[in-house]
Amino acid sequence: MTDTNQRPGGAAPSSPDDLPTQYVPAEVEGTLYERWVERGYFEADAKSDKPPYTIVIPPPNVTGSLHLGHAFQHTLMDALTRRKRMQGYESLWLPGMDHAGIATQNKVEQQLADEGRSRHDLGREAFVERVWQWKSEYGGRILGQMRRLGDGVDWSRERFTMDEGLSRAVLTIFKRLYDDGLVYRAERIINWCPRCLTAISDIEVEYQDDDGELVSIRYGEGDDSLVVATTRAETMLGDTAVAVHPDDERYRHLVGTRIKLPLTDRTIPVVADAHVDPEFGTGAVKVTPAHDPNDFAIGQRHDLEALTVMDERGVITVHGPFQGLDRFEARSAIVGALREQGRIVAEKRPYVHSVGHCSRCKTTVEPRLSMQWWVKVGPLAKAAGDAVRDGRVAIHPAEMSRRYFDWVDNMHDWCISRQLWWGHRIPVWYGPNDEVVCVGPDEEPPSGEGWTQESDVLDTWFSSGLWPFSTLGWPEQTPDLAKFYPTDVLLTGHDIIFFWVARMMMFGLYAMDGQIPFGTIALTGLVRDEHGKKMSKSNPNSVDPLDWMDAYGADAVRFTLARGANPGADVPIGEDWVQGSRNFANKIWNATRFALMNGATIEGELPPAERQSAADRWILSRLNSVVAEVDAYYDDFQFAKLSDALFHFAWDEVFDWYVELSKTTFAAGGEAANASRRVLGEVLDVTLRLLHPIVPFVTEQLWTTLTGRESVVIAEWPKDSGFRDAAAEAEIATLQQVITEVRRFRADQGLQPGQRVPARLTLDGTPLAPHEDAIRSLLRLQPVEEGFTATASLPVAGARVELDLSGAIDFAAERKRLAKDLAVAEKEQKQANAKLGNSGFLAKAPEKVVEGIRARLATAEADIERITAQLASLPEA
RNA sequence: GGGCGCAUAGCUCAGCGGUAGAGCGCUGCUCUUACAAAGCAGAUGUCACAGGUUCGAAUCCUGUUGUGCCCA
Repeated sequence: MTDTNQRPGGAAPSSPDDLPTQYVPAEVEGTLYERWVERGYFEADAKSDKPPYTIVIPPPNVTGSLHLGHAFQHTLMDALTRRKRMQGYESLWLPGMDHAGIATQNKVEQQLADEGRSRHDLGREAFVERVWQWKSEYGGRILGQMRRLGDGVDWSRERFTMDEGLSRAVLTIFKRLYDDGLVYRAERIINWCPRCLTAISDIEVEYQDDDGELVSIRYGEGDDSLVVATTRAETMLGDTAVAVHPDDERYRHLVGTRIKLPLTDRTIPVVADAHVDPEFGTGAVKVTPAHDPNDFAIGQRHDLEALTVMDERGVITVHGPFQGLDRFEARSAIVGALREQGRIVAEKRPYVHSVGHCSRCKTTVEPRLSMQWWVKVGPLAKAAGDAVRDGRVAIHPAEMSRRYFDWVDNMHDWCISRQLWWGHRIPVWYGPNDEVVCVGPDEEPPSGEGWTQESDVLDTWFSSGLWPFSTLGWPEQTPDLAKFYPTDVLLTGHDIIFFWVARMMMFGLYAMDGQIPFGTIALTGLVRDEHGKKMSKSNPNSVDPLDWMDAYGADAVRFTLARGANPGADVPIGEDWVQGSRNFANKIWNATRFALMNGATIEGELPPAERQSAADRWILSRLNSVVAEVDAYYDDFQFAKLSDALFHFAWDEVFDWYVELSKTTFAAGGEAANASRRVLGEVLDVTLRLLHPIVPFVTEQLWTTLTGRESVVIAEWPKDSGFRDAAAEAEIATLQQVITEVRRFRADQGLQPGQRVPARLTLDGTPLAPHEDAIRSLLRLQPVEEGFTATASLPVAGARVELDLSGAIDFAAERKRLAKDLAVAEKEQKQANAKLGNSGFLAKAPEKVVEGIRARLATAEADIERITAQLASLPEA
């Protein structure tokens, strides 16, 4: 606990009277968050002596709003950075957004379309101005939502990929790559979106199985003809060859000849290419180098012409009857025309096959031959792979590494130019005599007649790839960069390995002279609904996390997500579960209220062990075990495990047992009560601190009230004191066993929970004598009086509880219960005997296991003896 | 077509060589002054199927079926 962590006068409630009987998140969350920000708890200091801990947020889109996937990952990143802050690190969680080139431009173009205008009416400069205006009005909705969630980010360091510093970083790296020969310009087949009118990268193409058609067409005449099959008949207008396998006897006579291309006046060559699969279809394929990547490759090998037959909107441009038709209209028109000519040999419809769609607008992607800028990824991807291979960067969970390697080791050159206006314009000028000049950030572009700048902009991920260091001030050598780079963890969904992770790795290693951008890549699964179905905006199962936060509080959403976070696995979430987490928050709330009402305190030293009760020693022993357990889980990104451990410790041990036992102690008063007040204060203090990174709001409210200190945000993270007390743990376990057994008897006998029953306790020979008051209180047992007659006698764990049920005992129920217990014990005995009678087991099983079985056998036999005696003592039915 | 993963209680998932677990749901009794958003007690599984390895398999291996994801 730091000395500075003192509450300023009257800033927070300080008495249990200020706590209502239910936790109402809406009443505290907003206030607490604003207070945290005002006090600067989340602002990192580059001049600090503390060791740094840094996470940069994977930048969300400026157009985006918070969905459950963000809420999930943010909860985990927040938990990591909050814990490290409490552990004494200079903890920085850096927020910001990317400019989302296509998505943002689409938004503004839509706005313009509503006004009956296009971006071309405005011109480039005015359009970009308009996008900035859009951003200031509508962009960044997610930032406000992050506050609702409680994200402890350093708002003073918020960055945007299009801001001045980051743009400078983009220009700097582009120039360096250009000078190193790692960016180049080339005409290639790229994925083109005929609606967005831009190139998109491979990973922006989503493949899905669509109903199409497979049409077999006869090319050529008579003996000199062959049949090709295609799903895209419209591209035949751009065919410049037919290819067959060189060893294919069926077509050998045609190789080297030219055949007639139907519907045109052209003839095309038949070429032999080993990449043709003779087994597939007819073994002959049409070749359209300008409209298919494989055909482009064939075209290169055989020096074929690449004939573009569509414009950028997918409209046929070839002179003739099909000119001006959209590509899909052209498809049916062309098939119709071929059918009339008797050239259709077969038609399969529907023919299900995989078709690429633009991830932004779902339009069918058109492979298109065009001039683009590329990053030569070879050496960059090699370095990115090696950094993981040689252990400098760890991937969690490790099983995901394979996917990372598969990607970086087989990466194609990266097309980075986009035919957009919103983005970083490529800093290349073309001169009147075909000069090409790349201009660095401090250089003057060439001026004069005939010089023009490249009109394309860079892929958004080009700038996102710089994020781990551009946000810290690079290319300037800033104090932030020195203090906080390399960052510690990049936490993101496994679906995003290719988008951010690989690019940040490549650029980080390249720009920072081989320094890794982050030490650990922590990959999460995807959030799904309560039936494991994928959530997406187009699905009705999509949930707005804000709705759940309104209904149950941010902590409830956070706890549910954290508790579902098994490494790498998908996280299902349903409203019932959020409700359950809300109930947990309320439980903590009320337990703390109870503690405050009974004078729990954190003031002063813990009472020495000899003045602690067994319950005190037991709960402190367990508390320290849990601290160690939680720490181990945190270090292994086991959020589900640590959340679950805290849930069960708090509820099942502290609230259900320690608090219940403390009621007896408090009622009795005296020194034991004082000791218990201090221990209860300690247990709650530590438990609240342990829970804080996951559920920051409720813990802040309760912890400040309990301790009278300033904030749990800046409290010290608990340390395992090393205290363990196995004897106390065993003693309380025995106590629990006795209480549970008698409660079960009461329930079997149909006694109402509150009904008082006279009972005689015989605790000799057990460690339970000091617990008699607690046992009587928890079991509603009255002292024996005149005329006490024990109608039931329960032996358990060496103790004996005799009850006077005034003859009302239900012997049949008791007999049934005992018979069932007996069957369990006998089964246990049988199994244990079978093992111990197996010589192979005795010879080969570890001693510890054999011991365990012997102990089980002993317990089972003792149970059998006890239960048999009990049964014998019951009167006949 | 290739690769990876998963099949455990009604649902969603842990466990991954030595007594089958959790949350929610379900059944019964309780408003016992921290909490009914709660308490107490209870029920529920040939751990997909078939082989194999082992003293011992939900757990390791092989195959089958079903299912999901990624890549082409």
